[in-house]
Amino acid sequence: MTIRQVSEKYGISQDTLRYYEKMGMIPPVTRTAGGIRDYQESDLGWVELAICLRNAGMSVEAMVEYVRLHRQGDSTMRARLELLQKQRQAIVERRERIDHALERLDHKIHIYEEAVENGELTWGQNCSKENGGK
Amino acid sequence: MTIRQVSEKYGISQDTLRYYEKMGMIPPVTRTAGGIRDYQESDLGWVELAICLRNAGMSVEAMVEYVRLHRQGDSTMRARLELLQKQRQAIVERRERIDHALERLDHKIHIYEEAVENGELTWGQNCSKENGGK
DNA sequence: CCTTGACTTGGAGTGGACTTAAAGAAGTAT
DNA sequence: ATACTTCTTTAAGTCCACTCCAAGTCAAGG
Repeated sequence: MTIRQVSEKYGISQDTLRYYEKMGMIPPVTRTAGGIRDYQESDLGWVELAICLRNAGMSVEAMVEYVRLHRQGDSTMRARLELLQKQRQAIVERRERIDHALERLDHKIHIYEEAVENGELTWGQNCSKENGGK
Repeated sequence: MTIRQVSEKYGISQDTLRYYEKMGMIPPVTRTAGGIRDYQESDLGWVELAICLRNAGMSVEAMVEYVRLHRQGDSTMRARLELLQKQRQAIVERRERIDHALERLDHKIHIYEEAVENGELTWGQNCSKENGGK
């Protein structure tokens, strides 16, 4: 699979794919005799993982470290496990913050919906209180 | 409340608080006669809202727009409601991506835990398959 | 052989969100 | 009053994660 096809498959730019590889976020991609990237299944697996974890806000740096350990073989398994657990924790915290914001936003939206329905004017003095929830 | 106290209360730097205000992410903060920031309850409400929504990944730009509308009064209520709904949607999508990554991460962690328990070596050939679990 | 177009590289540029620096004014302790 | 701390401002700097560019290479069609 060419870089163009991979780029289209995952909706990510070719530049970004090259960037991921250059940084070491994924191991070196398989090449043709002429040196052109020819993504194999395993390469795609890494690309998918990278996209997935980046989507969750994991840093490039952490991914690079994970790949570095991975390439050093079985002896780094424990270290990799710890890295993943730590990242998991960070992601869980991110989700908690998102949930918190969503609750707040939903509350606000609810108030606005009522206000808009009731003629947009029944709110006046409350307006200054803004963000009163909780 | 001084900027220092607010900074400590929310674990955010004084610089960031001034930055938020300068950008218009929060309305102008109350000042003393000498021009020094003296945060009132309502100012704190805005700060909290800003921190909360930034934590969820909402952009500075969107918050600025919201505040801008808010300061224009009741006539912008519908526009604000739409803005909030749109942001809500974006945040929900962010959470979905996070959930997806968490599932994947948990699967991976599970595999690593087993491998580490079983003596760190029972994995060998599987290693190349990496990320196989959908 | 020559052109076209997709690929290669290294390196510079961009955008968002802070963060730091520099210079000066105001409130507080002695 | 003098010194110290904490505030003020504007402007420049930093960090991250891309994103774009210039110059060059390679395979296929005419």
